[in-house]
Amino acid sequence: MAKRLTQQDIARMAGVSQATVSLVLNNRQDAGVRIAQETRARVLEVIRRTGYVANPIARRLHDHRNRILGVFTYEAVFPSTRADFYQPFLEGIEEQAEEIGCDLLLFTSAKTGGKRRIFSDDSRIRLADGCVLLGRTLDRDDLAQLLTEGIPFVSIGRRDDAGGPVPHVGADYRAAVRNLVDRAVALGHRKFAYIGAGNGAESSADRLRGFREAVAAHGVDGTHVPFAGLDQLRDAGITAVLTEEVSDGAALVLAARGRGLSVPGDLSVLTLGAATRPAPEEIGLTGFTIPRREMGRRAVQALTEVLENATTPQELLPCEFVEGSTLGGV
Amino acid sequence: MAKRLTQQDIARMAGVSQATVSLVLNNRQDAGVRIAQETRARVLEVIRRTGYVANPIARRLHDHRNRILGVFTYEAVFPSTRADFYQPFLEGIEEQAEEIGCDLLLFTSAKTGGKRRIFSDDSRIRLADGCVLLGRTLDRDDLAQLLTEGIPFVSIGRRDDAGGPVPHVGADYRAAVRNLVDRAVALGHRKFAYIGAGNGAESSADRLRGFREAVAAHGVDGTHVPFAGLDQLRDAGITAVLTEEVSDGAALVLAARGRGLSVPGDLSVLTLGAATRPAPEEIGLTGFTIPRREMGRRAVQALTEVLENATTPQELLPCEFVEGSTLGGV
DNA sequence: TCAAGATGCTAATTCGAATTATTACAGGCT
DNA sequence: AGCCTGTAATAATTCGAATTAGCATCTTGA
Repeated sequence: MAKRLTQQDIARMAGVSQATVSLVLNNRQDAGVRIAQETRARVLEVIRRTGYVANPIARRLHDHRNRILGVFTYEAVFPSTRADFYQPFLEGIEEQAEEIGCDLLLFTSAKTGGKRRIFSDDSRIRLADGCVLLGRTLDRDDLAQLLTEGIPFVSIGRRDDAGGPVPHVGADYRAAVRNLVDRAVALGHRKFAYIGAGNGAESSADRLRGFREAVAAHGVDGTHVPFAGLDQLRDAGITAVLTEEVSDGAALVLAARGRGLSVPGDLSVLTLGAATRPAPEEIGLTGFTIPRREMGRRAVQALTEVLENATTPQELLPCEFVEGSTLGGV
Repeated sequence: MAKRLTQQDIARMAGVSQATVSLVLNNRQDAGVRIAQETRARVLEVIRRTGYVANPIARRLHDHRNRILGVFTYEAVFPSTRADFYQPFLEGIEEQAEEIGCDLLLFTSAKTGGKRRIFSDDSRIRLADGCVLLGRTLDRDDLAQLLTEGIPFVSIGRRDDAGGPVPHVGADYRAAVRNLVDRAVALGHRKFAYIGAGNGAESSADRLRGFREAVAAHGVDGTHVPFAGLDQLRDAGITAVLTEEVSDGAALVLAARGRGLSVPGDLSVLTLGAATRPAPEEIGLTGFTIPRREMGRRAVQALTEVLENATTPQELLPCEFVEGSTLGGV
């Protein structure tokens, strides 16, 4: 393998010192730094000819900034089983990274005992200027360590504090769920059920919280169950069901129609956008969409702010209501 | 943000030298390196107490490997319109990269006038230890420059020489197409047509070449046309059609059946696996599959060989025959 | 008792780039 | 000549860890 070129090599070729090459490369014009036009041109010509680029490792050892943004996921991002979930986020991330002229470093390597970890014995997280974290849940210890070590990062998805506020760009599930309940109440619904975990990941907790707030505000009846069969719901007199999982909502609609019930005539089904499993499209569930692509874009922008101003941005993007055909009047 | 501890700090605390800390940390026992048990324990205790971990950047500077593999595509990889094409390759790439402990650098920044280029005024291609190139076609000048500059890379897809042999991992389209013709001849077919560009990208040329070799070897009739209507084919007495594009094959089957013809009774349709446009799945075309995922894996392995032994690997992986239901006897 | 050998540790150097302090030199002025 | 002022470039240092050569000190054995 041809040895990688160094500034020393470039310097030799251009007949100058390594320091001069560095100064030309970084286009330094500050007071106290002067390079003759002719010399500058000569060095640039050698750089152009050789295609030299500074070794990011060495560069980063000395100061900061590689124009490399890291993307960390606990799982492989490409496998098609995960494609539906990661894809839109990554689209946004790539788009924005392209815009600000940064390359993306996908951390695929930091494994300990078969599982990906942010911090392993030889974590490369610091190779990047900063890092976007992607995944439904993030290890709290990892988050805490990121904070204490002062590694610039932004989480996609809201995160609770982990020994300090966690910079994030999330979706405003609370408002989105409240909006669904508001609409249903306006249509005459008075007895609601929320089906889903409602805990664990912040995204689940936020949805449930939005649900509870909304039913409380309207003074209507709302229960939460992890799972529920059709009979159970009917027996309880429930007229509107909200399911965390898209596929659960779809299954419910199919089950109801299979029994000769009308949706939304006899039962309204609303879904809360967490499509971790593929679901049939043709049902046209009423609910909301998660602005995944936009979240990816904003996360990169937020990371830029972190890097430039050492801030701790926290932002929730609005979800868009999806009309669908499974919400009706009572 | 608390300043990060260095080995120097640890050394001071333990009352030893920085070198000793490094030796203890790396558990060096080689000949010529001896650390007393007592000293070793003292250093380890300080390390444990402080939670010190070596700065990976500094560590990397020392050996000449960044453990970063580049992935270059002329287009964004994530957008869903391209997902079908890139996805399987990337799966394989990610998988193998994970295996050998390398991170992936996606070049999203190298744009000149809106288009991605490998070499721009400020090419970052050398950020990676080596690079995998992905795309149906690659700019020949870019390839030539990669070769002359001695940048370690592997192309996914066979490539003609570009001022020298181009390292690549491709699919053996020639053999795959020959195999299809062989099977058709065995079933009694004597008049063939090849529909598709048959030039431009190597992948197209290879298919056509395989076709020509096969018909020549069997002494049967084979014509090549970029496009052809059903009538044209029937008039010429053709009984077996090979289409480069999957969607062309599907269209042909539908057209034939629309006219009351039987496929494969009256006409056999074979497709050559280049699915650049989405095609209906339900037809069950006979043809072959391209081992995309495996190509991705092998490309990374090949790149490893390039990096370690400065070789120029060239490899064609076999395509797998797909039985389908559109090939029959005459 | 003293050379030979083992033991335990450290000084110094390296990696590649960025930065600061400093030198070298030309030209203008007294 | 002697002195100052710009200008242009370089030597030297820094970042943090890894490595190697080598310096003390302590044992042995004859």
